[in-house]
Amino acid sequence: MRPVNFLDGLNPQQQRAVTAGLGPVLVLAGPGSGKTRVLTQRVAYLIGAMGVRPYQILAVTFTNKAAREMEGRVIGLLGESARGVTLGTFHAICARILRREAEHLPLDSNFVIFDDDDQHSLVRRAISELNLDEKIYRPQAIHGSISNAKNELLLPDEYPVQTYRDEVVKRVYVRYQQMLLANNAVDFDDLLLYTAKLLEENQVVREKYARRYEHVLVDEFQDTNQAQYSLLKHLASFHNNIFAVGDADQSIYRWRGADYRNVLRFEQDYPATQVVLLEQNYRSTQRILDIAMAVIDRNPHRKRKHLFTDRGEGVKTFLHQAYDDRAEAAFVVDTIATLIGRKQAQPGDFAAMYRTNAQSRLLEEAFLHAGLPYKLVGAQRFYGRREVKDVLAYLRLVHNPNDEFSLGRTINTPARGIGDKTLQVLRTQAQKLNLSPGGLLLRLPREAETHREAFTARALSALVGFGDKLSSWSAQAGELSPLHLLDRILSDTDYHSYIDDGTEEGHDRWENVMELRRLAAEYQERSLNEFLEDVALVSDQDTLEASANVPTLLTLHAAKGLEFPIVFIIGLNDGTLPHSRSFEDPEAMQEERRLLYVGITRAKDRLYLVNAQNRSTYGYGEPADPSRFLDDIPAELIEESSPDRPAYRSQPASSNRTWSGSSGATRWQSSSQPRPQDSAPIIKQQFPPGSHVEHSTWGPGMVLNSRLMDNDEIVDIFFESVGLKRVAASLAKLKIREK
DNA sequence: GCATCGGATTTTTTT
DNA sequence: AATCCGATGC
Repeated sequence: MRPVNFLDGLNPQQQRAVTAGLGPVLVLAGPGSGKTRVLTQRVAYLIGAMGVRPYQILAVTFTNKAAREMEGRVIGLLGESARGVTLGTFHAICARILRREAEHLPLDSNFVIFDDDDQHSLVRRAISELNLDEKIYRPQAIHGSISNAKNELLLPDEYPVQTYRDEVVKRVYVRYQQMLLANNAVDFDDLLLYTAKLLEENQVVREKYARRYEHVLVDEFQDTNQAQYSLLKHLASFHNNIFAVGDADQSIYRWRGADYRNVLRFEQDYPATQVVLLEQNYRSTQRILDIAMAVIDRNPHRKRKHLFTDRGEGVKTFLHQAYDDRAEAAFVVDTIATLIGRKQAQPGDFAAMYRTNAQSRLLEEAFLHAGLPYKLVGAQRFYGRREVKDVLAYLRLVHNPNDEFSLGRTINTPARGIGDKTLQVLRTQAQKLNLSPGGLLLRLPREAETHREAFTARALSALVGFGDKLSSWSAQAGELSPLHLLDRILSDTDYHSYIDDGTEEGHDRWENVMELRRLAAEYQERSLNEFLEDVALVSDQDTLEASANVPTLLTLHAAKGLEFPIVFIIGLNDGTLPHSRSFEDPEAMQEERRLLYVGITRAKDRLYLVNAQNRSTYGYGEPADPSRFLDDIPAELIEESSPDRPAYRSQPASSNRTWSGSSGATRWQSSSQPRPQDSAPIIKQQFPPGSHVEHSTWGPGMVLNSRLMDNDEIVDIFFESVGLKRVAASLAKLKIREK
């Protein structure tokens, strides 16, 4: 092992953290304080200076990408001999443990991890099986309750019942869990739940891992939930060397059970904890830090931190109020183009952040309109696309024929004459024979005669046809690489002609399939199992390649842990940020504030805070208030950019423009064309508040409110028949009813 | 069994 | 605006 100075370039606090002795260590790390660096150096220090074997180190990161980076850096410092650290997200690490320990579980080691959609449809099926009304018991909400229970390590029979709803949730939970097991499947929460329970209840297994992992390190500790916290405790229970890094102010996953109070609990549970505070910031200018502190200091019950930097004052933060959300997006794109045009920045320097995924659409349109490239993190994620899910479902089905959901997804995609009815019969038949539907399907080709009675001739031949294909794939799955299996499936199903229907969308879809194919190609040497697992556990950030020099669009949540020279935070309106769903709940409001804090502290040099005077929620635009958080920012830190007079409308795309040679970018800076509503309205109000109207389907009603917008009249009417409705006068056939 | 249409409903954040 | 669901017709 080559000699390395593990403390190179570290400040005293960082050094203390890296070289902390045995026992529990808690590093409270402000944003940009070099915590990733500390974590990496700590691992290197343990191996290189303390002689710990890599195999005996466990490091939990928030994303797979962070894990890969850490491994790369440690190996960069110490060379190949440093390989072998157990590195990954909680979910990935748990999946590995569970596969190894499957004998102690009600699962086969080749269990599948159900994604969001699978989980959702499973819950829906459980609800419908229990004859409950989906309208009243929303699958999403029920699933949320189940998920919370799992994060608190509550099994179905331990689910506390206080209300009738709890009773319902419990019944669904029981059924849901049965169904998962029947499919040899787990959901995301199960990975944590099963592992935590296993370590808790099985002393032999617990000691095996606890002895092995001499050192346990965790990043983003403030975002651990109960299950994760308990996991850590068990894993560190033998050596007690637990090294946790976190920042309570950056806790933004409360809604999925994360509890920043785990930071406080840590000090209680481990009284001997050495605490290290990292306050010096190496990322942002002082003015940006001052804004961040002004925002976060309003949260009660927190340890005040004083963030400082030697990067200098920097420029003031820009506050821009756009006319509406379209103009907001246009402002972002225009500003980016201008700065690039002036050679003050490169395209890859920019990020635009927002509260909800839906907000990305207008931004995308603005970029598209300008003909400029961008990259989007998350949203309709790659793995969420229909075509990608189809192909993965085929692979999953081959891997695990008991997976009913993959069967359901693939059996008639592309259409091969197997509808709901036939599938239903297949299910009942399978149940009679004590088989899974997939299991029966595999036998069907050989045993067709036996099942003549159950199916119609047409259905049977369709099923036999598919069963044939499936068993031939299964037979070859062992020999073929994931890539070749995928190719076989694509050609056997003629998937290309099914998905690529000649439209542009079809073409894009096929491109996505090809992208998946490229990913599979990286698994030549590895098993189908590994491919499927990695795919199931990728996070949004994992898919973010650093290479492309283009602006990044992402949610504030996805921005955690990242940094950009120039950051736009858009949608700074009450109702959006803070989100209206949080208004009622003070804890949730504090989290909204932390979310903004995370966003602000991503910026290195320049920060733009943007909001809109009007914002469209469902269909129509509505006036919106500026975010209350803006009130907390001292005026001297802000430079208000000119109010949004020109109606930003990016020029039509000048075809295939890219960021390279961006000198021309300023050309398409907004040429202002006043919007209709800037000049005199073209239409007149016809239905003033108080007027009585008649609607063709809803009958009589009274106008409560009416305003002119986008060349239309938007009217809120209270109907005797259906109550309050909002209609556009141009669409609804409204008549004034004389009194 | 499947495609199409219209209406209702939707939006918080994610491994 | 976009998706999802159920009803309808072929």
